[in-house]
Amino acid sequence: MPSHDLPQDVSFQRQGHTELTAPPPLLTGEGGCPIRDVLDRIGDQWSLLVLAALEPETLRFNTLLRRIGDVSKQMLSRTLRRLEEDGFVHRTVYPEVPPRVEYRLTELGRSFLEPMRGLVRWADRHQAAVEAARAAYRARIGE
Amino acid sequence: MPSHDLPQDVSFQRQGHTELTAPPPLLTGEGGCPIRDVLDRIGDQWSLLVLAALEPETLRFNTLLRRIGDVSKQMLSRTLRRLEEDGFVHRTVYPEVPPRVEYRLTELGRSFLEPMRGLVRWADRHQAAVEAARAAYRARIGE
DNA sequence: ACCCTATGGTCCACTTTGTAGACCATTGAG
DNA sequence: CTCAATGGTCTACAAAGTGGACCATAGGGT
Repeated sequence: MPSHDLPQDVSFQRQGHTELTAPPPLLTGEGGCPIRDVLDRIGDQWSLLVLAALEPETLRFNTLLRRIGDVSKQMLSRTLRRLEEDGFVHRTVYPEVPPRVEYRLTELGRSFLEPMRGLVRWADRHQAAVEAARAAYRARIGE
Repeated sequence: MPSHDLPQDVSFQRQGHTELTAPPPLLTGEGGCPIRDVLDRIGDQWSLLVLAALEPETLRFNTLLRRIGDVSKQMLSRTLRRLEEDGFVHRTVYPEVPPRVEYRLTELGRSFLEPMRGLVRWADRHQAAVEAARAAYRARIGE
């Protein structure tokens, strides 16, 4: 049990209310929480990776499997079906033998990747800061 | 299916370096896959919700628990520790009885929520399209 | 004096979720 | 005649998450 911080500056921590210019509420209590909406769609382990993989090119099932590398067939299958269901991905079956199935992004799926770039840019820019925070944490507690 | 001379795609894999394969436009990062970086940090079920809950105000453990609603104590605890470790959240313990522990966003954590707003805006704007896609899917297949 | 509540967690048994690998039908290549 | 390759599904098994009990302590009510 790590003993974290002690109270440093109590008076400083008391926050008033955010009554005036309340920034856009990300977490809404009752009906339709936007963050939940996003999470329900792409909050699992694989959806984002699949979308990212399909971004530059249409891919077949097994290629996708190998491209991502550490996803199981079952999960890839399930993920693709959900993405198709939600309209992010289009599935084309060619009735050949052996079967050929191609997955490509829809316009909706493609449009989703746009705001994603913001997050990626963030990760890129703040990677060092996160590393530093981890090191500080280890020094403070893990050690 | 072990080592084969298959076209080994390493570009999306964990620590893979993307020097050989042409890096997909989404992956502008130079070393490691930025999408994985993001996912490793906030790709779980609860991190985003916790960050969103802490966005307007500092909160105590049990308040956070109730505010989110459907998270278990264990997962909230684990999530908070990871967020603290990564420098998204600051934890302050007041040695009172009963104990008081407050969680607040750091600057890093707050900066992260900014690109998140892009995603939320997307979800808001395309919610109808997703619903339509679902309906179409059900009509086509679920029948 | 005695209960009840409240704190921030951890621990345990149980359930849900994900994984690895076998399996399917089919065809072309060797 | 065997073997690989296709897109999946199915089935054991392993990993992750859940709900509730539990802890030490103090204050309030009766």
